[in-house]
Amino acid sequence: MTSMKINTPKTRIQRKNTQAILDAALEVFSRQGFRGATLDQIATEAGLSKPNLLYYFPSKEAIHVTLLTQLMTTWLDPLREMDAAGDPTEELLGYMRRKLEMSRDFPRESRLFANEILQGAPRMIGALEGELRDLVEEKSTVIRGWIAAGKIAAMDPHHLLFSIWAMTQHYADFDVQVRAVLGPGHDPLAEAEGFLTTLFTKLLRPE
Amino acid sequence: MTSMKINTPKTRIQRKNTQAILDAALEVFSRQGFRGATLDQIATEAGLSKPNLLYYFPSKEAIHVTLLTQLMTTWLDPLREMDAAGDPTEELLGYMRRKLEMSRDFPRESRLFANEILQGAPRMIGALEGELRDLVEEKSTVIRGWIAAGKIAAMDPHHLLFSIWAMTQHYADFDVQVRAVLGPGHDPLAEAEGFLTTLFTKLLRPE
DNA sequence: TGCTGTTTTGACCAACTGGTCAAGAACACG
DNA sequence: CGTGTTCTTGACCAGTTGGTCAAAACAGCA
Repeated sequence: MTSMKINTPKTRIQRKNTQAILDAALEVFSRQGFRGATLDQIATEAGLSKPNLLYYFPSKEAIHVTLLTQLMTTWLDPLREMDAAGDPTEELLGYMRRKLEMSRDFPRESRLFANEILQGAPRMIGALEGELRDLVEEKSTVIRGWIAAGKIAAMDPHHLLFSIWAMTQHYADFDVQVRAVLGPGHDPLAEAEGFLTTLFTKLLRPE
Repeated sequence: MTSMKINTPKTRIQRKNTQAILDAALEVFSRQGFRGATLDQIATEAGLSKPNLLYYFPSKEAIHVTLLTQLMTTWLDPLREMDAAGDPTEELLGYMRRKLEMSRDFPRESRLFANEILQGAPRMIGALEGELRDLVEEKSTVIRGWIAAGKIAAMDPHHLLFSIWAMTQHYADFDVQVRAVLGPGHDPLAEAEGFLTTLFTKLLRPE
């Protein structure tokens, strides 16, 4: 019972390798999906041998689940930050911008999420019907309050949130298509910010 | 040289089985992506044996390419239909509605497309930079004309199209998430039509 | 009915997959 | 240093994968 270091379970080397593995796995899973990804690809990407991967994680699935769990938290943070006491339009536009920043800064996470949902969310359906649903319900109530107060135009809060998700994540998930259509010499995310600000401003404006 | 039936290369049975294979493959590829899908899954889904699949198609990749090629045509049709001579707002709303109908009627095709793009569009990048880009350029010119004529509000035509794609395809690709958030007793696509009609009406309205 | 071309399949293969294991290499620390 | 612990790896395994092939089953037609 002496010196149980439960709160310091990781050595330097463990932290470094665990991180390298998760980073490599994010890269591979986000492109290939769970089934399409192989431990060899992840190991190579991480600069480790395959048995070494399995020294740090018990299975391929464990790596995937770890990524998905981490993702769920950071994914919902921008919505959590939306403040019921703030200016409605600014809060919603701010949320949209934070989501757009995430598409710019964490496109792999966005693709990982998209891949999981496309496959029917086998490892995430619980979180979707739990955490996510609860948070959306909470924020929907806030939005309905703003509508009732005449601060923003009347609309279904669910579909308002869907539209923010769809449009911001599109620039991460469909990046290849966006760039193919625009051709070189464009900064899609920068252009999107202006466009989406206008779009949501018009949508939200009362009357 | 007698009786070269070049224009009737398929017997009844060939047509039936080829179709069953493509249908099964669409189901599997659209969920698992190219790498994640297996010939066994496709064969089982199609009610055929694996060697029998390979009697009709030379390889897994050939099935995938066939699906992608067919998809590209039907995928672009709704945009092609947009008429430069029609009423601008009605044309754009009509395009949005046709895309939404495709999300309702062909969700597997939508997911197949999404999967391909997520993976970096390895087998489609040519079509994106060719056909798609050309069509978008053509329609962008039309939209710019409508803007110049004061028929709709000023905005970047590219991002307008992106926003239509993002919001309509979201209801097919993220169907699981949408339903998890809304809970039972909803018809997401029906609700979306009303929401998106309002959204795009406000966005397009001049002034 | 028998014949010819089409369709179907069981058996098979080499490459790949996720995962194991025992033994060795590197490390921390007294 | 020595020694116990942590870390790494080559060799290996059973199951899966895309794909082949020869032979069998079948369809259509004379």
